[in-house]
Amino acid sequence: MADTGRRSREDFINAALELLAETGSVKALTIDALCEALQVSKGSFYWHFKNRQALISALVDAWSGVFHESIHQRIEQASNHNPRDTFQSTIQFWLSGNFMRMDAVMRDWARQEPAVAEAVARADRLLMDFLCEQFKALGHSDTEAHRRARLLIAIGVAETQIGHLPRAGSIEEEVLWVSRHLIEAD
Amino acid sequence: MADTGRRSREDFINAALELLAETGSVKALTIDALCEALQVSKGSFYWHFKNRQALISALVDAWSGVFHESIHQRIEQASNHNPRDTFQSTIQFWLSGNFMRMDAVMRDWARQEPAVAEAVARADRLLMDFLCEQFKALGHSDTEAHRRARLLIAIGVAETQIGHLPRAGSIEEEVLWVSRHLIEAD
DNA sequence: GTATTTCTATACCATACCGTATGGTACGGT
DNA sequence: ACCGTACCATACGGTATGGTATAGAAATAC
Repeated sequence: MADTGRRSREDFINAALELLAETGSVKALTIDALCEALQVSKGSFYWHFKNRQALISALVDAWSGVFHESIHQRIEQASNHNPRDTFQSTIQFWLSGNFMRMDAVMRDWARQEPAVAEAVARADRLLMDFLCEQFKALGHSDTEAHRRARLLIAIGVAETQIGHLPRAGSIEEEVLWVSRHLIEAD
Repeated sequence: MADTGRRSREDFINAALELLAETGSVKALTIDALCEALQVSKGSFYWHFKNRQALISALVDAWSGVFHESIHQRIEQASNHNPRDTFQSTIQFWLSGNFMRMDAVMRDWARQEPAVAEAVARADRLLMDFLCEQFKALGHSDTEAHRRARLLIAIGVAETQIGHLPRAGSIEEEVLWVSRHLIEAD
């Protein structure tokens, strides 16, 4: 950095992701705003990307990649540890992760852009399958595991929407409360 | 109808709400699109509303009014019946209501318009308090009631976001499953 | 050192949107 | 018959955005 003043395609992608996370709104992700953030003009953007849709695809791929990688890493890790531990850490990850902000943005976006909807659906499916396996490893039946996995995802997803609602105690206590109820077999 | 072709302020509000529910996107709610739907020109709109913000306020008030009224009606009803029944029906209402679609739109919107955010927060608080009371009436402690109320809201809110994820069994079965776990004291 | 490729700036165009100005219409009162 | 009020249509201005064209700078190959 601090040199040529030239930008790579990745620079645009990272800046765009950052912009999304900051503003929390897809609407704010305009070409002009992006170029402004990078201190370049539109000519630069249109050199690296065919059009706005191309940027969108790249962003979705990037987010999708990080998400999938994170889950796979967790799957890897799960095979070497006691289910209860990985589970606890997964809940922690899911309920207080940094993904959450981007998650909300992506879901918003998914309602307008089919490509985004597809990616979000795939990510959800992956996480769902993983959680399902975890619950089964804890001794739950198929349907019970399925329902608890879905419930856990719901809790995480909703947190971005109702974060303003007051909580009884700290978030750590709540995580404990949730995991206690979810892990225990009925 | 079938007469003068004149529209009232309410006509605009209703059409706008319908448009929101249909498209599921605030972005699609443009003055032009609204007038198109009503088969009138912008002159008509700007006769009834000072500007776009005025329409937004009216829409939020309308939605807010329906929501609050619905909750208060439910509170009324709750005092005359056994807690378990009102609770069951409330879960039903909350998890499979028609509010849900508009709920998602409003929450999207809330992220851009402070006025909407305010209204959504108020609505959430009202529902939260109501559910809290219900849980307490079922014999739960304060913190337990609080947490369960928050959890129930989370489930409802998330449903609009992860509706595509497959369910184990029918939604009725899932509602039963949820209410059984939530109602029972530990 | 020159040619080619890679990147950027500048100047545009098209479209979509909010908002205004202004002229017009339906209709009841007088 | 006239006027005033309530309502609507049309045309336009202003702005923000996506997108294009083109000249030129900067790196890189030869």
